[in-house]
Formats: sequence, C-alpha cells, structure tokens
Amino acid sequence: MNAEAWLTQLQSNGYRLTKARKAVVETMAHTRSALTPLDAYAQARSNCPSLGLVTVYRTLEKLEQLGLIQRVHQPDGCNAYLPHAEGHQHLIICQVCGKAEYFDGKEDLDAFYDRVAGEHGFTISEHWLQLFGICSECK
Amino acid sequence: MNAEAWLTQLQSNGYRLTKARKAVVETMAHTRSALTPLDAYAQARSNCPSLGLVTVYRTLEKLEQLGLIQRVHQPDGCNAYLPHAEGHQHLIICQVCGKAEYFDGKEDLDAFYDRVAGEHGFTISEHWLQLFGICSECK
DNA sequence: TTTATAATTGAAAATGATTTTCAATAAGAG
DNA sequence: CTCTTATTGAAAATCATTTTCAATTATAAA
Repeated sequence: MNAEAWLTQLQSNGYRLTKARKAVVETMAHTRSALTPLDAYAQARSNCPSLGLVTVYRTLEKLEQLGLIQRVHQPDGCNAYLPHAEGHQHLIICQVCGKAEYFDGKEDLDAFYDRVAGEHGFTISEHWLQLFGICSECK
Repeated sequence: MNAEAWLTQLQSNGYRLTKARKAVVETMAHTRSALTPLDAYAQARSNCPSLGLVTVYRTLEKLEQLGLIQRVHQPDGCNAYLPHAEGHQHLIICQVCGKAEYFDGKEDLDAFYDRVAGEHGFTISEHWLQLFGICSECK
C-alpha cells in the first residue's frame, strides 16, 4: 500500500533504513490479513533471507509505537498485526482465509455506547467491536 | 453466586470433588472481575493453602470446557476468565478496578451487524463487543 | 569519496507463562 | 474398609518472547 511512507516515517523518527526493516515493512504494509510475528517472518524472508525472527519482533514493536500497525485480537490468538486504519476502529475478519476489513460504525454505535455506559455508570474510554465469519470468496 | 451448581456440574461430568477444585470454583464463581490463572491461584489459596498453580490451570480448563467460565480479552492481556453469562455476550469493563459487567444489546445491534456483513459480503458467525472505561466507584 | 561512530543485526542465552511428566495422595464405588 | 483410578503438587519440559553481545552496516562528518 504505502510502504514508502512507512519507511519515511521510520527514518524521520531517527530509525535507520536497513534491508531487514524494509522487508518487514514491505510485508506488513501490504498484508490484507493479520500476521503473527512468525507469519511476518516467513513472508519477509523472501525479500531478505538472512532476516532473523528477533528483528521481526523489534520492527513490529516500532511500527506499533509509530501507529502504523495495530494488534488484532481473535478467538485463536492475540498476537497478530494489521496495518492501522485511522478512524476505522472496527474489524470484520474471515475465519477461513484470515482477510480483515475495517468498517466505520461511528454514527450507528456512539449513541448506543453512551446509553450502555450510562446504564452501568461507566465512562467509556475505548471500545472493541469485531465481527468474525466467512467472506464471500471463502463461501 | 452458584458455586454449588458448578460443583454439581463438575461431578455429573465425571470429575471428582477435591478440596483444590472446590477452592478454585469458589473463587471463579464469585468473582466480579476477570481473573488470570495467577489471580485465581492467589485468591483460592486462602481456602486451600496447599493448592498448586498447575491445578488452577487444569481446573480453569475444565470450567471453560463446561461453559462455566469464559476467557476475556483486554488491552493488557487475554488470559483472564469470568463466569460465563448465557445470552449476554457483551462486556463493559472498568480499567481501574477490573470489574466486568455483561450487557445485552441484541435488539440494537443485530440489524447493524447484518448490514455491515452484507456490505462486506461476509456471513457472520461470532462477534465481540467490549467497552472499556471507568466505573462509577472508581471515578 | 572515505572514515568514524553509533544504531542495528542475528545467534545464543535468558525469561516467563503454560504444559507435561511422574510418583504420591485421596475421592468415591463396591 | 478396601481398592481402583482420578487428581494432586513439584519438578522438568516446552514455547513464545526478550535480552545480551559481538559483529555488521547505515549514515553523518570529514
């Protein structure tokens, strides 16, 4: 998608552009499904065979800190990452192929969240909404 | 809450009622906040000082299989458990004291879920909705 | 360009959570 | 009460992740 922009972002934050980092960025910036460190490692090694798993962990950590990727929680694990989408905080995920898409439900949900929060006497600071199922291609 | 019923449930599934199991059941059945294995271990040991952490893991596994507890995913970890609530699949959780409450939003949300699923060409089999914030007591 | 320096690397060791192994114990059927 | 077998806790094993460290390499300065 915008691997170039990610590299620029890394560089402007004082990080050096190495072959290993470029390979991980390339992988993460283009993925359509959430990748675990091991997934990213396997894919990125085709661009950089000498890549070590440790570097994948370190790069994912930096990308998350810069807000370029985000951790995705799923029934079968919580250590996979997707490109972060600004203002689209909800996810719909295919449990067969793993494809993840963001959707925005702000208008529909905010009033509902407020009502629930009020009923329980809570002040809400964060919310998670994720739908799991099967995409049209996997049906 | 219904620790007795949980013990009956365990027994009728062929499991023996031991002091260690009773202590873990007592803890999990009454908790108002999600407990990690270590949390449950610390609490249950006041009822059964000889209790081992391994037995906590084994008991939580059985309780989950029987549908008496469920795993709760939170920003700071995904290995905590709450009593399972039938038909109330949504959670609102206090990030200060950890208190968790279920809420039912079926009528409000099902149509929305259907619309999103349709727009993305998905068939939905499961959904997660969780609100995080601060409860009235912690404000 | 070349050089110098400090960030980055991959391998190996360390860590921390969870699981497995195993001999001793104890629940519960008879 | 006795016997059988599930269950126990401790220790060892495993697995994902993090840290350590000497070697490498990106990049700023000469």
